[in-house]
Amino acid sequence: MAGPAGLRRSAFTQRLTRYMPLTPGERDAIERLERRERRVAAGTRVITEGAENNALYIVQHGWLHSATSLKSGSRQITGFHYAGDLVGISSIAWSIAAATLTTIEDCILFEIAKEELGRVFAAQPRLAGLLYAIAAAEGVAANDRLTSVGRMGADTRLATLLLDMLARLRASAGGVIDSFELPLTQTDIGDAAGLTKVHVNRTLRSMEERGWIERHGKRLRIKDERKLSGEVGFVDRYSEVATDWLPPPPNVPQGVLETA
Amino acid sequence: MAGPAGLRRSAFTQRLTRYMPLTPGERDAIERLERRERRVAAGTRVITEGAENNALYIVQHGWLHSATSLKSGSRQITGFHYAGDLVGISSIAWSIAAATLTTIEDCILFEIAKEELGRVFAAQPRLAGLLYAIAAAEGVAANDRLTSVGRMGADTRLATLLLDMLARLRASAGGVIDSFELPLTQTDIGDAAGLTKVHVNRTLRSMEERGWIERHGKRLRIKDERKLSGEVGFVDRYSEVATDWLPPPPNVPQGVLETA
DNA sequence: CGCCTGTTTGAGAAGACTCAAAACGGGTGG
DNA sequence: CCACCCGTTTTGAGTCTTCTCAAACAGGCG
Repeated sequence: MAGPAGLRRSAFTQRLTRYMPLTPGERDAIERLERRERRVAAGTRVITEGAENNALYIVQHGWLHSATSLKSGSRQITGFHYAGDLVGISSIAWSIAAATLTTIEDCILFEIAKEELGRVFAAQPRLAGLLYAIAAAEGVAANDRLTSVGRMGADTRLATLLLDMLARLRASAGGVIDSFELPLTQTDIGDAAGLTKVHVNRTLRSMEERGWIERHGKRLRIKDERKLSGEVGFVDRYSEVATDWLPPPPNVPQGVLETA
Repeated sequence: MAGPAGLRRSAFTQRLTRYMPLTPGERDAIERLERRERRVAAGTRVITEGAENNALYIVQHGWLHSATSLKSGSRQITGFHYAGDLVGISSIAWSIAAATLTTIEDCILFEIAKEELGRVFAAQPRLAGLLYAIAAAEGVAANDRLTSVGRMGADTRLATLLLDMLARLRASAGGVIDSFELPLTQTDIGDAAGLTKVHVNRTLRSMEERGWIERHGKRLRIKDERKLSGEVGFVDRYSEVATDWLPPPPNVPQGVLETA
C-alpha cells in the first residue's frame, strides 16, 4: 500500500498547481480523493466498454489509453492518459462505460466514487471550476485530434500525435524533454491515428529518413520540436489554462496560498 | 429586444430540465445568465479562431458550427450546436479562441462573461456538476466523431453524422422526428466528416439509392433510424445524463422541485 | 435573363489498405 | 549459452477508396 518510500507526491495536485496555487482546503479535498490506491499491471482493462462503471480514476503513475471498438472489429484509441490526469470522466454522465480504459504500463491509480466528486463540487467551487476548465481544454485537444485525423495526411497526422504525447508528458512530468519511451506497438499507434499498422510503419520510416524523428528501440526523439510543430500546425493545449474567471476559494485567510 | 411574443422559454433551462428537475434558485441563476441577448444573422462569425474572446454563449435558437482551419487551407468542422447548448466553452480555458464559431441560420444567443459562470459555480454547485456532466457527455460524443472519422468508410461516416444531428435536434427540440432541414452545403458536410465535397455528393447519392435516406431539396429524411443506427453502430449520447452523483442543491425547502 | 453558388458527373491520380511473407528481437527453456 | 518461439517490425505487390481537376448542370435572386 505504501509506495516506494516518501516520493508519494500527488501527481494530480502537482498538475493542478501548474495552473493555479491551491488553498490548504483544496489540497485537503484532493487528498481525500486519493485514499483508494490501486496498482495495476500493464495491459489490464480498468474499465470495460459497455460494462457498468461508477468510478473515476486519478492517474498517479503510468500511461493508459481509452479506446472504443467497432462492429467491424477495428478499434479507435481516443486518447492517452498520463500522470496527473483524471480519467473515466464519462462515468460521470452514464453508469455504462462508453470506452475501454487499458493500462499501457504498470500504473498507480486512485479510484474515486462519483459521489466523492460531487462533494468536492459542493465544498470547493473554485476547484470545480478548474476541473471544468481542464475538461474544456481536453475537449479542444480532442477537436485537434479530430482535425488531424479528418484533414491531414499520414505523416502530419503521426507528427501531431507524437507532438501531443510530448506536450502531455511534459505537462505531467514537468521539465524539458525532447524524447520519451513509446510503450506502444505500431498497431496501437495506427489505432490512435486512424491508420493501418503497415502504413504507420512506412510513414514512421519516412519521417525518420526526412529527419523529423529518431528511433532507438522504443525510445523516440523529436529532432526539432519547434520547427516540426510549426510545419504541422501543432498547438500545445496543456501548457496553461485560464483561471482568472474562477470564484474565490471559500474562507481564505490572507496569504496562505501556496505556490507549490 | 423582446422576442416574438411570450414564447421566450429558455432553451437552456429546458435542456437541463430534461436531465434533472431544477430548483427555483437554479432556474433563477440561469435566468440571470440570459440577460444579454444577441440576434445574429446566418453566416456570421461569432467567435474567430486566434482572436481574443472571453465570452460564452447559450444558444436560444438556431444552428451554429465550430471549425478550425489548417495552414493547408482546408477546414475541419468540429461540432454543431443547437438550441439549449452552451458554446464557446473553450474560452473558459483560454482567452484566445481555439475555434471559429459561425451561425448556420439566423440565431438568438445569450452572451455570458466567464466571471458570471464562475459565480454560478460558487452559488449553485449542483448546477455546476450538471454542466460538468454535460461536458463529459460532449467529450464522449467528440470521441464518437473521432472514431467515425478515423475508422469508418465514407458511407458509414456520413450516416453517423446525420444520425448525430437527428439525435441532437431531438434533444433540443424534443419530440419524435425522423427528418429535418439540413442548412449545410455539401462542402460543409465534407468538412465535418473529413471528406471532399465531391465524395460527399457521390456518397449521399449512393445512400439514397440504397434506401438509407431520402432528400427533397434541403430536407433530409432518415428512412429507418433504428435499423441504420444498428448497422453503423451509432449511439445517442444526448438522451440522458446521470445526475445521481450530484451534491444536493443549497437550501431546498421540501417539495419545491419542479419537473417541468 | 444572367449570375452566382451549389450540385452533379466524368476521368485519372494518389494515398492508404489488404494480403502475405520475411526479418527482427526479446524472453524462455533446455 | 544456445535454440526456439512469439509478438512485432519491416518489406513487397496489387487493389480500392478517396482525392483532384475539370466541366456541365440546376436553382434562386437581383
